[in-house]
Amino acid sequence: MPIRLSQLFLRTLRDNPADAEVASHQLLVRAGYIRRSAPGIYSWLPLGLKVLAKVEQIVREEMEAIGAQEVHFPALLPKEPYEATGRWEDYGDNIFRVADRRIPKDAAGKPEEFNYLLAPTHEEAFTLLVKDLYTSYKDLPLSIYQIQTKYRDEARPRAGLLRGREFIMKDSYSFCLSEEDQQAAYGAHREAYIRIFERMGLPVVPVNAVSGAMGGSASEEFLFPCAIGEDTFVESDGGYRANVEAVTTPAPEPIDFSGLPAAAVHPTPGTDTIETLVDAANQNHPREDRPWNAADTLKNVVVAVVMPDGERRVAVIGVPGDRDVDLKRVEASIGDHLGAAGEVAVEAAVEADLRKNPGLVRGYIGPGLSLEAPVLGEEGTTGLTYLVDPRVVSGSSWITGANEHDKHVFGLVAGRDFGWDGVIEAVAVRDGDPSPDGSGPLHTRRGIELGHIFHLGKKYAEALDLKVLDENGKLSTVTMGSYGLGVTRVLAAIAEDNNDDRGLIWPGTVAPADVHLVATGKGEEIYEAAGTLAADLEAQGLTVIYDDRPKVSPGVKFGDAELVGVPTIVVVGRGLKDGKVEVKDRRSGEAQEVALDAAVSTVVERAASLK
RNA sequence: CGGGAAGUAGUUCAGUUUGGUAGAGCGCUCGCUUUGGGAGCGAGAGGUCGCAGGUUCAAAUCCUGUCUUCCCGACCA
Repeated sequence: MPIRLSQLFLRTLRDNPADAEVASHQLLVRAGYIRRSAPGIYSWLPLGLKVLAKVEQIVREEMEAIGAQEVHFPALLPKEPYEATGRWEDYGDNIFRVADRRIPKDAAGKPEEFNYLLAPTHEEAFTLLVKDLYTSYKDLPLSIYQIQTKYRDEARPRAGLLRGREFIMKDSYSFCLSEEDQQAAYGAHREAYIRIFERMGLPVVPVNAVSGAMGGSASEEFLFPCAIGEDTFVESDGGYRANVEAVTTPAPEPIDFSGLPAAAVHPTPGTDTIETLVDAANQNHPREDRPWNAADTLKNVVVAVVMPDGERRVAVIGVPGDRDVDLKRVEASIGDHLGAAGEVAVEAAVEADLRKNPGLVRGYIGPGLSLEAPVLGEEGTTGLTYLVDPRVVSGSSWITGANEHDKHVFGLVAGRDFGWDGVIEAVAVRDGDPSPDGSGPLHTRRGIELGHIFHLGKKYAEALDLKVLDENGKLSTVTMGSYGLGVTRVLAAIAEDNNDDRGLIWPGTVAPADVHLVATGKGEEIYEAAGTLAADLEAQGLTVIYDDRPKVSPGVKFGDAELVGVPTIVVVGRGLKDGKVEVKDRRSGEAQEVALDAAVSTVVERAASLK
């Protein structure tokens, strides 16, 4: 049956809602697809559900095509498995925690603790189900998935469906015994994702990523490039792409330092910033070939690292003076250098951190004047772990602090005069930095993360003891992959990518209907002809939204059709007396007059070409 | 959690500076007219001005507190 606008639960809005900023949010609300229920939480109206079903169907088809099987878990889960994997803690305030009636209440009526959660993602549940049912290598490999509502208590939900606290996600998980099988499952998902986004007409790009709180080794994000995106990634002309957090810096070749002059300490009064230091260097110690600049200095940044057990440790990171340290990148890898047993938090050092380490002279910190007398580093007088940027290669020569107030050392050579405890990716990536694979300079872009695929390895299987008997009859731990895809976020991204000043313009593959049929004009015969046309189109397998509203002026009907965004608009009106109807392309606005008896075939053909 | 803005009708907003009858557009209801680009006329329904205190003869308006929402940042598969 056609969807009759006279009956449809729909109210389009002329004004943008006051709380909506981005196009997808404004239009999805205005066109009657969704309504806000609470911050970051949305209700779905009939038109919205139609599109949601289309998006889910495409995802299902591509998941089934790679042999994944659909299951469904509760959104409400007991906390124990999440405690076993550490994520009850790791997720912190980002999960909704729930107490059931068994939990005693305190005097104020508040539960003493929480024993359930609204799941932010389901690795634990899937792992336990497989453990429950499978015990043999013969059962593997296995890929299973669900399309399910997820909950995250985001600190700041925003942009409508793009970043909500309740959202729908497709999550799949692969279980394999061999690394090869796991690679194959990962590759299959990667290909499936590319097909999914192609079918939806979204120009999504896979980029190298870091795995964050999920754990595991390698991962890739599928980003939709878009100005309002929250993720920054880099791209080279040669095709390298990575999230800024995951970019690696190509280390320059070591330099032969045999001919370099010895380092010299100079007084540099009042130069506790890179800028004043560079000025002073050019003023008092100019070099012949070119002026000093910030990149000639070695900036030693003090950071505080909160270890998994709560211990606060201080470390120093040496980076070229023209670079900014990105604490998030530091956080991603510094734990390994410090031997941390889990996630660490990194923050800029505060006054108290410096006071505890009197060897650090603020503004004049340096690694020490010779290899025999190191100041920074675990072997140095401060004993503080000293990590350096990859650009600090053996033989590179620096101006840096002399660990005395108002003094710097010039020509301090890495590897000759100072050493370090490790190399770390610590600085923010900039436009123009070289690509690690040599494919040209990097450009930064913004994007929205629509999917993320992970090699999880054995983290979850080990924590929850998922083992099967292998071919030799021995228990062997299963290797896993996990693959998320934000269904509601994808829908919003499509809306974000397909609209104009009149409204939405859905791709044919996800539109709420194939045709939006507008009847306008006086006279019974118009509505009779339109009603018949709607039925004929449906008989050909198309879905039709039929605007049969009487007493609604043509302008309103055309406006609503354009706002709702079905790709093909058919108008039955004044042309009918000549036996003609109009077929309009929503995207281009182009219209053609078609004989009434040719309308069905024209529209069927058009709809097929849009799939 | 820091910074900013805003809470008045279903919705988008004015009114707050300078205290004095609760307003407009859109939407909604009824009647008549109108039907190819958000129609016209007439008659209506609809608000504890976020909440709580205070000042005042009188508070949407001034003061204090509080809650909420949105934006930027921090944070975030």
